[in-house]
Amino acid sequence: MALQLKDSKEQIYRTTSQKQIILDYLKSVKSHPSAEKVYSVVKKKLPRISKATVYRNLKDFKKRGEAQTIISQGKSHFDADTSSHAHFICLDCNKIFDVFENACTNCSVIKNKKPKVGKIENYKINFYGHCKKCK
Amino acid sequence: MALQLKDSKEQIYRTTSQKQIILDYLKSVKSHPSAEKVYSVVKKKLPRISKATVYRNLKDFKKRGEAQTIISQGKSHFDADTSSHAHFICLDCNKIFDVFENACTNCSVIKNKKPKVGKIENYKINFYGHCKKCK
DNA sequence: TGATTTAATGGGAATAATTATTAATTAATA
DNA sequence: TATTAATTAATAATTATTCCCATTAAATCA
Repeated sequence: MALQLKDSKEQIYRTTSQKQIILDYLKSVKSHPSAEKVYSVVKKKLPRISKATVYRNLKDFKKRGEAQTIISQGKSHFDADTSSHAHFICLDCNKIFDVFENACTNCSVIKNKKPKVGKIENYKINFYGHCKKCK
Repeated sequence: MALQLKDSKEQIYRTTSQKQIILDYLKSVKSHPSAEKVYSVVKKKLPRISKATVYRNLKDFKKRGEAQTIISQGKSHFDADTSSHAHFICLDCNKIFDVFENACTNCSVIKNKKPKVGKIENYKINFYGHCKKCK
């Protein structure tokens, strides 16, 4: 007998050590690492892991709502903290910081989620400036 | 006699037809075109223009504050309207719309420009959702 | 537990956006 | 108009990311 219906559209989600180690690492840091950085760190625990596996899983985590991305320096950076918060990107050192202070949650557009052009599902706020260390 | 001091750090900014036609096009639309789109349109007026020239100038416009970018679909999209406004990106058709309605300008973080992590120079707000046409 | 099914991986090639290089061109100005 | 350096065209190089596919290994059940 089939393990699952042949005509089922949804795939079974399998847990693998690769997935778990990638996600564990992401959850353990607040540095917003790039895919390349995740790869180099995870490679220490799983020396045979493929770069494609890292990219594929990071993308999947995002789709599943287990991570979000911040684009900086021409590449994606990942954040496993999906709670509502903004990001601050330093124009000098390029580090990415979390901003939990009232990130516009009281603004009418965000509250209503319906600007003239459509209906908001989610949003991103990025601040650019000089971090404490750099200035 | 030298046209400018040899030890001067700053370059002279020269007006070229390429620059003007690219910027004129950008200012004439509110569609937030990608570099590739700008290239294909400008190419009609300047058939011999190089893709590198388009990319170089778009980048320069941004640096000089004559344009801003919105990253979507893995590439940069350009907007010559540098007034304070947010963007709405449709998750279905991927079109980018301007949102001029109260884009969080009253939020304390943005007003004070000083979250805990540093000093804000500028910021970007992107909304993601479904536009009028798509839903 | 072993067999079966198929999702996930590894490794490398492919793709796409952007940047670098450099010889030739041209805008600004004396 | 001649000079000088900024800009361009053309193309090669780079970089981040995705695709491809043979192999591996979760999940399930007999």
